[in-house]
Amino acid sequence: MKISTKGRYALRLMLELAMSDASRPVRIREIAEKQNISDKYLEQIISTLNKAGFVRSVRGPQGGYLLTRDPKEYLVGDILRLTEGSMVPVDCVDKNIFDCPRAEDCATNILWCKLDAAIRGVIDNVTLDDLKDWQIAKSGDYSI
Amino acid sequence: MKISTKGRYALRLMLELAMSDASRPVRIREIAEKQNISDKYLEQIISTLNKAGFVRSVRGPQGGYLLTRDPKEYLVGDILRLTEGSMVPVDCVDKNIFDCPRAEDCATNILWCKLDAAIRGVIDNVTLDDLKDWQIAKSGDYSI
DNA sequence: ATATATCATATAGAATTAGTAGGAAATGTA
DNA sequence: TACATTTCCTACTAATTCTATATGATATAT
Repeated sequence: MKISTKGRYALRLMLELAMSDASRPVRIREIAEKQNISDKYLEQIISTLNKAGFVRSVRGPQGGYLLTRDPKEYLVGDILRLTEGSMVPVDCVDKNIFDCPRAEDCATNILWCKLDAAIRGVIDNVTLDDLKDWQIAKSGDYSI
Repeated sequence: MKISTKGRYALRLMLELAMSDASRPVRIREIAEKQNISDKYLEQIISTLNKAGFVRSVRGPQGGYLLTRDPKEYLVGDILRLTEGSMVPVDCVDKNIFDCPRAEDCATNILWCKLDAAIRGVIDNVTLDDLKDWQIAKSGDYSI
């Protein structure tokens, strides 16, 4: 049960955007170098974020990507669900209960629902702005 | 981020054992039929549980498998960690912080630690006996 | 015009998942 | 002892997912 590189890179990508000057587009290659990630791979990932309206792109020289909302308005859970596809630990949690022939009579289903709730309790209560705060605290903001 | 069949089947397998008469070994084929799982695949899964001492086997006719402890003494988390390999959402949570060159300066690491704690909060606070209780409640124990 | 970006799509190697398959070894019972 | 039953062990495999790489088209600021 692992988060794939798509979700992890997407968060680091969005965090980079949140940390940069919001008035100037950031090039994907710049982020890729900073984060030591393949830029072509990052392109694919940000394409998903772009199509979903999480970022907007500016083409051509001095182009790049920009957040479309305030960092406070992004739930980490939304970014992860978009890039990972889903964040439920077991499909039967998501699906209609009638999809699983055992659902009505399956005790493990209760466990999976509890686990799902716990996961959502974290990822849907942390925003991109929280990540930004943590990042600032970690890098050490000694500027006063 | 999904739990694989190994972990899911292992729980259903252990639950079957917990639900049966503890004095009589249960054949793997019986469980496989009841749960509609390939018996050859279940064999592999229970082999892991056997080697770890979670169950004990009796060979030959009237043989099968038995729990080695009281259902209260099994954490769901232990069964999942054994069969899934690990239950941390991202490797850097598990590893020594020095293994990840970015760990010291990585805000997402804080998120993964929170997520890990939330997951453990569920799976390490539910026992096989809890699953059994839920199962009894679901199947409807009208015996009084 | 040209250089610089994003945008779109195709390809591919590696790893993981979810089993199958075949038989060896142990053991209770007739 | 012979036999049927059950676990035990190991190898193999098809399908899918993961993690990219590669190539070129398209838009745009200068």
